[in-house]
Amino acid sequence: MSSEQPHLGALESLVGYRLRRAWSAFSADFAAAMEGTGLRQVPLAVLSIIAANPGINQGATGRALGIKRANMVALINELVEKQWIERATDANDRRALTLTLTTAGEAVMAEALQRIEGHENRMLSDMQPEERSLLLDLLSRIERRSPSAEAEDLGNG
Amino acid sequence: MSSEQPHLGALESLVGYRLRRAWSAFSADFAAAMEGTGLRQVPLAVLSIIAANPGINQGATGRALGIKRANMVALINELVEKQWIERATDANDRRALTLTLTTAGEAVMAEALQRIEGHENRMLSDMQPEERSLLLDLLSRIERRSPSAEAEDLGNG
DNA sequence: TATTGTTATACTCTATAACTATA
DNA sequence: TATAGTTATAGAGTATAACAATA
Repeated sequence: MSSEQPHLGALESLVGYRLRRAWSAFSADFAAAMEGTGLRQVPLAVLSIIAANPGINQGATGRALGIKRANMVALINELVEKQWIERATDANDRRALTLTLTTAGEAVMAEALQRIEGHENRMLSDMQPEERSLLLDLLSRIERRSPSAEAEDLGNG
Repeated sequence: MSSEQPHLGALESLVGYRLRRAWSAFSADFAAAMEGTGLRQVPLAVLSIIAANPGINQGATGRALGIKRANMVALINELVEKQWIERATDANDRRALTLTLTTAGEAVMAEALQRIEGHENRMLSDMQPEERSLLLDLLSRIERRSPSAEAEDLGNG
């Protein structure tokens, strides 16, 4: 019965479909690689932004990652509760919260990055270094085509 | 203030991060492109599998796409209700359901594929044809690294 | 009047477990 | 005993709207 490895039809050559499957495979392996750290994809991305931009505020962090303001709250609460970041009111704008990594936050980032290195090497093990950096470049070029995330409070003109 | 385009830190060179962002951009544009058709990503993929394998059964369809049995039910119900597919009990195995596109299903597929062509051209408009097919190839090679989906009923050995 | 962060809430997607009917 | 499909349900993740405090 040929139906057990069925044809993909139109999906076969769609970049969107391949992107979805690749993303799904990456996600699953990422989650497995992070087991025991208490980190998930989005919180790790948030930590990475804060680590690279100490004192950045909550809104700018979310905007950098396409995360809506409303969804940042629980995310930041979680990281504060785990004592991986510190949150303080910005002296120059008392509405805003500035974020910085704690020492524990730096440690968990270091541990995560080590695991992620293994994870990416595993997922990309059949690629030459040049293929890998080409993939990175091609993917980066797609991002710019997205309609900027937070159109939230704007009229839908 | 340099914080308005903050550094990405470790994310910068992670394929997983770029994959996520590219995927997210693709998803948003896909949804916009499908507006009015009533089609979403997964239902379209299901239609594509059925179109390419007339009479395939529900389980095999799901397995081809990494969709769990339990989640196939509502998905197939939706496509049947929209009269895009027909569902019949398999004469050779009365537990199984065989699926085929209706004429309306073929029409909606044709319409969707036309829109998707525009969508993919838009998302990949800054790529040369060779870059585009290279991207497709690199993405396809990632999929194989995924731990096969349905480990559902098996012991976790 | 606009912006930062907050709360409450809803919707989609995916996951698990327990069931039935057939094999 | 195993497999195809089903039901019910829970958990992420992400979306919208309305609000308070500050600018």
